[in-house]
Amino acid sequence: MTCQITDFKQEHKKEMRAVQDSMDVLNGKWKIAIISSICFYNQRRFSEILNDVEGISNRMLSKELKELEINKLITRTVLDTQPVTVHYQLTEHGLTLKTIINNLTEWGIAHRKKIIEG
Amino acid sequence: MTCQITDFKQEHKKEMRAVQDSMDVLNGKWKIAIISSICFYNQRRFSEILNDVEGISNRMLSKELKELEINKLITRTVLDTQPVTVHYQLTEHGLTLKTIINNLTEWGIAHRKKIIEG
DNA sequence: CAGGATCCTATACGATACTG
DNA sequence: CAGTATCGTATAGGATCCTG
Repeated sequence: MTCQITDFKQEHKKEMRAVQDSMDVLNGKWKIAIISSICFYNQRRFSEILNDVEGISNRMLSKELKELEINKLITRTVLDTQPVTVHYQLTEHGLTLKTIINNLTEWGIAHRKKIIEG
Repeated sequence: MTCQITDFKQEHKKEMRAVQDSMDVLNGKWKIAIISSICFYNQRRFSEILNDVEGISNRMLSKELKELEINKLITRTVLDTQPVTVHYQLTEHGLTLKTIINNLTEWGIAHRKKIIEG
């Protein structure tokens, strides 16, 4: 025998946890922007991302990229050039964020309008 | 005369800015979770949100709610009860985040699986 | 109940300089 | 080029107590 109201609450608890799980991975000032940069260009180099993401320092970029790699959202490929070149790409799993990125892009534009127009 | 490559870059710059705009509004450890709480229940009281969002302090909840109100994502309604009751709801504009919330919920579940399974 | 005030700490982040 | 190391600051956030 199940309780409707209890099920309802349990469901929301699950949802709340899921949302927090997402945000734990995407936290910080730069994660989404970095992913976006790689996502928009499919493949991107360290210095290119550094340019795409306005205001980020190399220190932070380095740190965030590591975390994203640990979370299996991106891959890091060192090319045997002189000097070294490094490519970052989204993994298959990272690519599943594409929808969210696109939504955030659209929403950002809409929000800017909303705030400016008042 | 327009340059294809320049247009391409400009377009990405715009997208990058839009994404950052979104994240500026949704930054911090709790914003999305708070919005989710209100979103899932349509309408929610201070203490209820405090319970929904695991780990948040009343200080932060208060602060974040204010920012969300300033950004016109939620409305605050004081009910004339004893003691005072306050309802928070998403504005029409805030409701446009519903898609993103849902995506983040689904993604959070998928990500947890991915990380646990390895 | 819905917060505000105060105090405190951790850490996120920036700036700069350095290296293979 | 793609980072690492070091240092310093700001602020995000927690804990606790207080109030209309």
